[in-house]
Amino acid sequence: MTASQFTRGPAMRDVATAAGVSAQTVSRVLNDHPNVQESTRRRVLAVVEELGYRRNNTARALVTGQSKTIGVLTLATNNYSRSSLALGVELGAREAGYTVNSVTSSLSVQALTDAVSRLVHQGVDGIIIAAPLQEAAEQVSKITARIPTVNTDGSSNMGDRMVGVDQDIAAVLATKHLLDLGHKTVWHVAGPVEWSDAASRLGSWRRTLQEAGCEVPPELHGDWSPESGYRNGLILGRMPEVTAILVASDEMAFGVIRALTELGRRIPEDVSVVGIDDIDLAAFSNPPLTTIRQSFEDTGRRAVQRLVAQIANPALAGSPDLVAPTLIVRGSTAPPPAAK
Amino acid sequence: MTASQFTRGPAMRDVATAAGVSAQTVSRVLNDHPNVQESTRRRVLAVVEELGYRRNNTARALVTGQSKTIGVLTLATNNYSRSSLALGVELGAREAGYTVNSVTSSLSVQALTDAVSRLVHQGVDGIIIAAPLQEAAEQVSKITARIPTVNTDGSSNMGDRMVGVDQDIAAVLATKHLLDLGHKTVWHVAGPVEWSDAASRLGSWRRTLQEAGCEVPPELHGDWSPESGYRNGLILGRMPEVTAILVASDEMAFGVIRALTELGRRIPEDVSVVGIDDIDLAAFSNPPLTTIRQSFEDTGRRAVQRLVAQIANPALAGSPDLVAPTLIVRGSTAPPPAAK
DNA sequence: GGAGATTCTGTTATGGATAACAAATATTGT
DNA sequence: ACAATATTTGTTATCCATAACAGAATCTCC
Repeated sequence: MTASQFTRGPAMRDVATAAGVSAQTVSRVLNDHPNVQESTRRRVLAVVEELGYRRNNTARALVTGQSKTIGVLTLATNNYSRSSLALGVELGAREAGYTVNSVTSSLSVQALTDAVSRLVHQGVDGIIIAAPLQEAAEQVSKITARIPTVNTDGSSNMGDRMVGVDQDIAAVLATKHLLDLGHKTVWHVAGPVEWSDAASRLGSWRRTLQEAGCEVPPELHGDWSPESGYRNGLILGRMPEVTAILVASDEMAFGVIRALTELGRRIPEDVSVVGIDDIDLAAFSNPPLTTIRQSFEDTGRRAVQRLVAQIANPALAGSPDLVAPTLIVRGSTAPPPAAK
Repeated sequence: MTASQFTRGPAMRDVATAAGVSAQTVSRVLNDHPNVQESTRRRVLAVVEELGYRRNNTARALVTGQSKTIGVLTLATNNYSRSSLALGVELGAREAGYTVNSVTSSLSVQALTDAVSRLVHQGVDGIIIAAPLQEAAEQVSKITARIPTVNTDGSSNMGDRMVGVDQDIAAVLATKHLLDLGHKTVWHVAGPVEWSDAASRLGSWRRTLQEAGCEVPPELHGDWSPESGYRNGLILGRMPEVTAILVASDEMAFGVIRALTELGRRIPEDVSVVGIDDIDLAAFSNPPLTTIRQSFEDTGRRAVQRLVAQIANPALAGSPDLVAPTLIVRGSTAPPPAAK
């Protein structure tokens, strides 16, 4: 009944026997130990080739205590940032000789701790958390206390283990761009408050307006989905005074634009819209979306690098590793309509 | 120098000692074996709780030969289908009590075989391949001969291990929709020929036109990216006779529409465009995109189910598991312009 | 009451690789 | 030439949990 139609391949012992050496010698050859005679090395490698032998990583992990695997925790939603970060992590891991174990979770404390727990017991050497921890932070840090961890959402109290994009700058760039175009103020469709990215953007947007002496309108909230952007767009589009909107993600921005369009407001003639993320489709929407570029893929890569460094040297403290985003001006922003 | 600041947690032996029983008894408790006295069970569980003990899955995998892990191979590109499939796989795996190990690859024979190889030696119980194998098929099937495998791209000769969406129907639905609206014929921006999805869509589009007695225009090719759609759109938009286009993916369709718009052709008044996939943003583009809905997430889930069944019973043959897609009519399609 | 079946628990062997130690052979220096 | 060192290879113990087997204790039924 068990899956035993699939026989296991040869073991190191088999290779050893066939090559007329001990298993340990085979191990040495495979691990590039210096003290192996060239002739035996070649003989062993020949047998390895012939038998199609591959080292069993499970056994290896058991004895070395290192699985050469890193775990990634993401939320169970399919958005651009999640998937490109995951891609970056995979590429980075491959470069570093690691394999990726991914789990998804919902946003509850229980689900998050379960997910992290699953990763730890799966034997990963380190964990990348790409989800807002919030109340789960304490519980989770108990579990991750014994294992290197990197965060890409700074909500937790793991400031020194943060890797990401400077969200403050992102929102400042976007807001200033709109103000520079001559808009009196900028409205904001924020992301879910649980996400620290969303929170920083919200804070910076507000601060930028205040510093510029502009009135700070009440912010609206979405959940990163295009639908939520659409709903908020239906509200914003009804208010004639709204001429500039900063949307916390490109995907929501698409929804906002659609809603505004349906309400008869032209982009960018009547209303300017700025997104954040620069998703692949942003350049090809109608109109093309002005946005803030931040490479999630790059973030994923850097997170892996940081993590691997931490695995090699756990004492490594380090400061937050934040990268500056850039403003990409496209067709969705323009000066406000002349008449008032 | 090795990562040993992070001490390993307690082992089963420690729990056993603390509870005054043998390791085997602890194992029995943790595996819900029937023959354990209620009092000892409780005692063991109490100690487990107290010590924060967790079973070491690596050791478990080594002795049982099952890692409760499935491997997923995808190409190293970040598109909607890839990521939502991956999400579906993760959700499905969690439901089935499995963990996911993901690797990405480029499209070369070498890279693909390496990637599969990595998964196998990582000790996964089964593999889901979500990439076109093509010339690598033979090599790969050698590696996967000993391990359950499911394909979501039917390019390989693994017909009986296929799970996916019926791509023939998808293209037929789309093409017929356009013909039904009164278009004389339908142009096609296909995906990369290596992908069997792209190939089936191309074939069905052609056949549908032929059966309807329509002229079959030469097809254009993209690489699934919005950019490639844009490039093809710049070509199609220059030909006045083009009034209907079937684009092999929504993401390319966005690019096509952008190009047509820039060339002054209105959608859908001048040209109708149909995409395939129904990505989240399709409903919120300008105009909203008529498309063929196929749930990748669901495909991922089904792939896992199929795989898990195969792991439990390797003899299981089974026929391709294809699901019918549906047409979603939105604003990007309309009857052809009256005048000629 | 005692042979045989049940229930509970412990002991030993196993999975595949590596670390630590040990032995054999080769090389160097004086 | 012989002790001292370096190189190459082998042996044994270990990582942690489970399977297979075995012993002790309790129960069943005639």
